[in-house]
Amino acid sequence: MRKPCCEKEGTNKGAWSKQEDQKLIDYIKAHGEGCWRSLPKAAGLHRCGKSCRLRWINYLRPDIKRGNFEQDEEDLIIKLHALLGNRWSLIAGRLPGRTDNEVKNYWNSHIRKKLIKMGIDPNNHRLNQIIPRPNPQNDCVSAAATSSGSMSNISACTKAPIKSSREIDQRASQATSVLEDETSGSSSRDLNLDLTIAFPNPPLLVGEEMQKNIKGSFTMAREIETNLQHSPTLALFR
DNA sequence: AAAATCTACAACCGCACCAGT
DNA sequence: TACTGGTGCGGTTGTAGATTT
Repeated sequence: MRKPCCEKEGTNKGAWSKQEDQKLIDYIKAHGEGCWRSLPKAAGLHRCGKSCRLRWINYLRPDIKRGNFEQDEEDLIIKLHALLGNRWSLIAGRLPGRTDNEVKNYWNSHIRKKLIKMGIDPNNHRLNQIIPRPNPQNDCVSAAATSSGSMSNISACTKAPIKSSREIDQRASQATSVLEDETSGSSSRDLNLDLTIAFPNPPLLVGEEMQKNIKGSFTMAREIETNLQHSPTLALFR
């Protein structure tokens, strides 16, 4: 039987106090990150190591960018989610100063609902059939789907108000895709995205490690190529 | 003004992965 | 090769504050 990551008894849970934050900051400033398991004891914190790590990474790290997401950040998140799915850490890696937790929360509380309102299934980035077909007076979907710009105009495009998040979820679960054939067929040929993957701060690699990394890049590129064939939201960024 | 409901986000939990033995 | 411990990740929960009824 595997030991739990930390002793449950005697450890604090829930919101962090100012004093706890300060202790953690002071300790990491003095000793650096690493060995989260032993850190709480060494820093005089009655917390689980995992909890300390999370607090540091998501909140206390000095390079964290707080505050609202910019429009371009939001666009990038949607774009990357269409390519990578729920790999929040990968997505956050492309947004300087943002954490995976923050990106995940923002997706769930803002972007997801926005996409649903537009009639786009946030899970697979496909258009849902419950949204009225394009017509001159209620043309949100077609406007978005054919736009050559970004997602910036999405909010102006919600003509039929949806009252609650519950309704949004309900609509999402009821909806089925109508464009599967289109997206897997001819329309996917129109996608012309730059698939270059830039790895942040690439380390100097030698020999085996470099080969491993290259192999990984190809795997990811292949995966992205597959996703592309099914993600109409990507067309929004052309 | 009070109660009910919703929203945003910090934090927790369990699992998977990886390196060391 | 199997096992173990440490760490990271994604899903989920809890809750304070805001908004609506």
